[in-house]
Amino acid sequence: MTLEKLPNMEAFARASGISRPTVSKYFHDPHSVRHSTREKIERALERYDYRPNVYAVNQNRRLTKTIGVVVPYLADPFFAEMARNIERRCLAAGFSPFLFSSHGDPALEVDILDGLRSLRPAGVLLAPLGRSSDRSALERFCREVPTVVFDANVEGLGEAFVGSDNFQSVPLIVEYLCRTGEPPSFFEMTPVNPNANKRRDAYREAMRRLGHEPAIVRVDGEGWDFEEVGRSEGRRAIERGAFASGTVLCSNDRLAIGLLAAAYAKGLRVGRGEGCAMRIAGHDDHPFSRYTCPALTTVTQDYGAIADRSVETLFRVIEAGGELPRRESTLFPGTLVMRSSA
Amino acid sequence: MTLEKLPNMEAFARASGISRPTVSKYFHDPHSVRHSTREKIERALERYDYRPNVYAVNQNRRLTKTIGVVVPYLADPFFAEMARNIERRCLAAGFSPFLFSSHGDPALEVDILDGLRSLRPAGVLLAPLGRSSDRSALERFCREVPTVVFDANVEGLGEAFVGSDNFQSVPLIVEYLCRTGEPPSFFEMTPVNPNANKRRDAYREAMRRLGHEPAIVRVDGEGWDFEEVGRSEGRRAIERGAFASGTVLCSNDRLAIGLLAAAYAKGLRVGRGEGCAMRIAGHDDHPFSRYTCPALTTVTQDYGAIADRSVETLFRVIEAGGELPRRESTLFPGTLVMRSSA
DNA sequence: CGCGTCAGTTTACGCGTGTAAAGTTCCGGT
DNA sequence: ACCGGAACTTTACACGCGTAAACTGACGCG
Repeated sequence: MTLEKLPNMEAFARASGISRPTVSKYFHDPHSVRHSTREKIERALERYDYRPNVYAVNQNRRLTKTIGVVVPYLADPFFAEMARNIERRCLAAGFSPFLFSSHGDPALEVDILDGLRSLRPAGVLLAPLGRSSDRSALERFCREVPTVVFDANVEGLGEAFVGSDNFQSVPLIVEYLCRTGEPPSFFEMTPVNPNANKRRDAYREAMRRLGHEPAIVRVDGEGWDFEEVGRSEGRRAIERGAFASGTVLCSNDRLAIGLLAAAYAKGLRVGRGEGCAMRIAGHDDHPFSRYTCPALTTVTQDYGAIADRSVETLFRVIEAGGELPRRESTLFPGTLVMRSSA
Repeated sequence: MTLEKLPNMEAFARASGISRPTVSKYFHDPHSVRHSTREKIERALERYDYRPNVYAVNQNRRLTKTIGVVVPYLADPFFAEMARNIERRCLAAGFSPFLFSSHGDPALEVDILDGLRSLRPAGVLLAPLGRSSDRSALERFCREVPTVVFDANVEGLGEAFVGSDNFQSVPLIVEYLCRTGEPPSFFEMTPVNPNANKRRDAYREAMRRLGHEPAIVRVDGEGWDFEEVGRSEGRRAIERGAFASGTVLCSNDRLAIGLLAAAYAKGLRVGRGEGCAMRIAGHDDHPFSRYTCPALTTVTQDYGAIADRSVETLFRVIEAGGELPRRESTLFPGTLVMRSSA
């Protein structure tokens, strides 16, 4: 049984016995019309196949019901998971989320923002590429579209930032590692965003506070292929004895996964038991980290909380007309996830 | 330096000294106007900030320049990688890709398709959820919107299907495993889509052809959390001695990653060398498979080729007015990826 | 010189909806 | 029964652009 398709609101209004302006009001907000007329419309909605034309609607609305979601790299399950949480919240609130990935490419990030701007979204949730982003382009965008930045902070950008508190989470795992064995070296690649820098600084502070000398191993690496960098450069670091101790804290889980592969290839047993040559820890509690061999000890980022708060903040911004009295910044604490790699 | 913003094409046409209809033609196809006028317009484009209103444009065009991309589960890097390739092609061809993930939820898949329908996209690339999809809803959608199905075939759905040839790829790895050691058992979970069924059948055929008795271990599992199923159910399968031999071919890499973790937890050494208790192989060459410990032996799916062909086919469908003389089906062969797990 | 052609012009209408204004009907409360 | 206001009606215009029709001017060509 296929319903009769109506071409426009005019026809649908006739079919439901209600005037077009009232039908228009109904679609804007079903509760804004009298109960009896609402029922008439919804009965017609069951008999006929009609949906308001998106383009005609948005042409006349000041602000649309669309929300842009921009992440730097969708092939990273961390962002995929984040996007999933965000989409869910938006849908629940009656908005249509549109998801975009910069795929690690700053030019694409700008293109996406340009395209997004012309969609006139009610708001945008942006996880910027970070260091390589075209800052002025982002700023221009944020001046026009209510934006909440998440994951990687760019100071002053957007109406608010939501992320995790590296200066809380990194010491957490540094202390754990020191308490249970040798103090860790810190393994990082050329930072792609401020988080990477903060984590290194947090590591250094934490080590000093505990009376240890920080030992940072930075390797070259471009792009977002972290696992590959972790493995190839990790292997070279192991071979040249770059790590001060057998314990290595990685800047993030993906790097740790690569280093784990390097250690395995070198025949080094990883873990905290007897006969283990290395301990490797990460940061983020990446969706795959629990399935590495050995399972990765790490620090969680509270995906759900970050997603929730980001969306909730964006809605507040939208309701406030696009601006907040002052830029907000929310940092969520991490919690230690002890598994068997360290 | 911020450019003066013009509100509509009228104003922009005045500013560039060209009539509005001609400017409209230019935006439709820059090469359709004389070289000299094109230069005038592009000079104005540099002096002023103007972009045609997306909604007004799409309201009047019969077919828009948007392409919908729907995948079943974006947190699976396989689909993320696929989406990346597809987006790139669409952008290069002047289309705007919009990406959606069903997140494993059939109801959401239908919602997405409903929303997509009202965007009147030029075409849609759909990787259906599979078994759990609401088939009649998908069919209704495909009748209205030119659609190319990829990854998981649903017979008769859409104008074309592009995927990989399980009946070529599975025998490839079955033969390899038999040639280099014990014949494999097949490890699968409750099939989520036709691919899973085909792989099992292909395994069975290949084994028989080689003169071995197929040994299929099917475990329960719902949803798309394959690694978790692979680990928890894999562990139980190992414990109850469900695998006929020490060699296990998994229905896909994600399941294999879980099984790898289970084997590790049980203290079973995996690989093809001396002292190894198990060989584990997968299927798909998942982006993370090269970083498992040991690195996973598997069969590639040619991501690039599948993405390319899908997009290319969709463009052909669009140019042909939305229909192909008859449904096309393209299957790409896989190639063996020998790593150290089997 | 006259002709056809091509690319641009002006003019005008249509798309489907939001929304304002003015008039009408409905409904609940005294 | 009456009254006031809410909710509906009709009417009309606006949004920004696609596009068709009819016209203009420049150009090359036989």
